[in-house]
Amino acid sequence: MAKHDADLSQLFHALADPTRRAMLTRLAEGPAAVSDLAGPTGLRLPTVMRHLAVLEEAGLITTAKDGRIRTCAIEPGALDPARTWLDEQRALWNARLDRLDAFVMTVMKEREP
Amino acid sequence: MAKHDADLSQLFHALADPTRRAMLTRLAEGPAAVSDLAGPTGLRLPTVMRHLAVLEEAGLITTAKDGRIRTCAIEPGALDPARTWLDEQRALWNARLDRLDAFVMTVMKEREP
DNA sequence: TGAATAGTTAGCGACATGGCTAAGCATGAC
DNA sequence: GTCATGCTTAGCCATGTCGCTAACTATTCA
Repeated sequence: MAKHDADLSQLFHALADPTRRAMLTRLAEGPAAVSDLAGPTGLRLPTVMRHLAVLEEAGLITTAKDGRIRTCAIEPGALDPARTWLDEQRALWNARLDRLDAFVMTVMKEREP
Repeated sequence: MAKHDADLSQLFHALADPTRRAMLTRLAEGPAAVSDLAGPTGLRLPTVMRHLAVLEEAGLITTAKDGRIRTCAIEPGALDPARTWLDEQRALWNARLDRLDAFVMTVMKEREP
């Protein structure tokens, strides 16, 4: 657990804010300019910019400036590390529960006459 | 997006810390006392207690005190909401990419002689 | 009873986060 | 050129987070 770990922290932290999650959902429909993203939130532009910076540093979006308009787009696959971690945990947790089940079964068999 | 949303934020925030993730991984092996969890981290007990409180408030673990020992255990299924959200996003993102694909195909067909 | 063990509570300090305003570029329209 | 538009930068404030120490409570062991 090294850089991998820091990346995961950054990723989960970026997802831990409703405003940022809403922005991602909006961007799922397609690329959008900064102002378009700001609109629905009711937040001021500088605040929105910070959220976008967090998303970009976490690798969740990419942005590019064309003229005076910055367009933001989702980065497909950026969620994968989070998904993978969750899957691994679920596997570990289930493995333990399965072992518990097996143990209970064994004990029950031993108690048979 | 209502209470559901706050829960998700709490969940992702709880996961956004390497120490807390390590604790969860440790707990996947089986229940453990507070001191057992503190050991590997090198952190002081009060600090560990705060992390445990965050995990418990997020619904990721349950704790119970027996005598002077508090035992912590994983709460199976607590990760599901996070997983579900990630799956939904992936579906949305892919749906858009599919539509893009379809559009490109259409354009290419039109350009045929 | 007295001492070691396991948590707990209270409170401090450094730093991060999330919001804002005000002012400063660029770029595109006229 | 001039001006509106769209973003950017700088900086302020309140609050939250993460670490710590010190002092306290409650069990258990001898």
